[in-house]
Amino acid sequence: MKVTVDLVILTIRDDELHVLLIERGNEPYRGCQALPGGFLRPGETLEHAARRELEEETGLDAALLHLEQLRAYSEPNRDPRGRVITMAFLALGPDLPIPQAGTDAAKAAWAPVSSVLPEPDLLAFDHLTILRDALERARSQLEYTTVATAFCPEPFTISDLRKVYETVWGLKLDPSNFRRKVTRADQFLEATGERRFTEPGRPAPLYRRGPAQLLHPPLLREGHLARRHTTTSALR
Amino acid sequence: MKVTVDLVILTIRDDELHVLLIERGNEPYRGCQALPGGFLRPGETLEHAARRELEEETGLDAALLHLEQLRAYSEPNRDPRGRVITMAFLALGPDLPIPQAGTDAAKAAWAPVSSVLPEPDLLAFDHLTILRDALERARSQLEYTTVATAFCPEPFTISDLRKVYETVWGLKLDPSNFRRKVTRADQFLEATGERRFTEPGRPAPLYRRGPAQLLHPPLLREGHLARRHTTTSALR
DNA sequence: TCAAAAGTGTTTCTATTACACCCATGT
DNA sequence: ACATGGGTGTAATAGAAACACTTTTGA
Repeated sequence: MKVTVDLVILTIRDDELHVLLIERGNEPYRGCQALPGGFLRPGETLEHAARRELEEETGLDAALLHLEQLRAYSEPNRDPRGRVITMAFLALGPDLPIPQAGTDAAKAAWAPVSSVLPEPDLLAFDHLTILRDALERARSQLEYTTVATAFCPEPFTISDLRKVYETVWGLKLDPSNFRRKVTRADQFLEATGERRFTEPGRPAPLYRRGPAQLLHPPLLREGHLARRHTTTSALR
Repeated sequence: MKVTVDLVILTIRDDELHVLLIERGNEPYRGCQALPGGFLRPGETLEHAARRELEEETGLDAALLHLEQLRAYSEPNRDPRGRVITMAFLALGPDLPIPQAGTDAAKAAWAPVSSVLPEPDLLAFDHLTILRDALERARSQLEYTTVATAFCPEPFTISDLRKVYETVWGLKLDPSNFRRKVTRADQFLEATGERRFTEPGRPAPLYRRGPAQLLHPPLLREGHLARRHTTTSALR
């Protein structure tokens, strides 16, 4: 039984969600776009393999990214080479430049999620399914956990953080209400005492991530829809 | 690389959370208690293996249980036989009798979770860790999804459902507020029109599971409100 | 008639939303 | 001065919590 790890690495560039894709150099799906990943090696955990592949294939420093298990995909025919099950990981990080040196990393690049999702045959294997599942996970993680800060290089402003939520959820949030919620949430943010001076406008205080992992109370999306007792289409 | 599935099968008996354990007949950990599980076979998905092992080892009908991936455990030394990674599943179901016939199912039995958790060496492998993770998952799943109904044989009353929440969360909930929340949640419950007549007390309407998978709004635990001791009429 | 369980009403409190308005800065 | 983004105040609304009270049944 062969086991691989695959990574959905998300970041935000130019106020748009991007996923890191590589161009496959080998069969099957040679020349096709795919999620970075590779085979699990004898002595390592899945998490270790995920970090190793991340660094090997993209040149990014895995320590800077939030990494968590997404789920396993085990359809018997998902890989034409034979039986391969894969553990998919979700990785979130700031907009880091992709080192273009090295053989493995040569073809790694950020792609806007909005340009990938509508293309049913762009991605190799079942990677489109994995990407969709990862996006849904990321969206709901933002509600209940503090992972949104993983998208922001430190230090960051509350506006930076708000743009993360707006980009991942695809909606606009009220700046003043957003500010109140995240500053009230316990241990979510730590003020650095510094401020960021941008050209026009009042300078914004800078923050670091706080130690909290869970958001209390949660930051629920849905707000801008008239939530009457409508039979909203079942997501399933 | 060997791959197994392990199942944390939870149910509620006598207002207490129970987990299904088997007694291992083979080395390693012979005679020890363990989660049901087994090796993934060539042509099947992880989900299929989980359902198959569930039926083989416990004799339960997998169709009656809610089943979902929990996470993978891949520490290189977690199994003394060599490299084995396991996909843990969380299964929730009503209090079903365990068929005691058959060789595999011979040693399967429900164990109260409260008697398993304090015993660091009762369970084989890393199964105690898996159980703890599964409990935390189950507790948070109750907040945001409709899986609580998986514990109730249909049809069930709102009191039945409330006891599920009380048991899994380990706290008392106000019956009237609970009732309002679950009946207001869209597509959570469907009235059957029937009622259940118990000896004393007003008959309770019976419900089926509705089609909703997600709870809107969520049913948050955290108000650790101990309810008052007696019913109101007892004081007069 | 009483105990027990179901169900309703109501008050209090807190979170969310929408939006008006003030603050601090660069040009 | 004024445009621009940061930040506070507040009224309307919705939900959560606590609990008194009413309803419906079996014994």
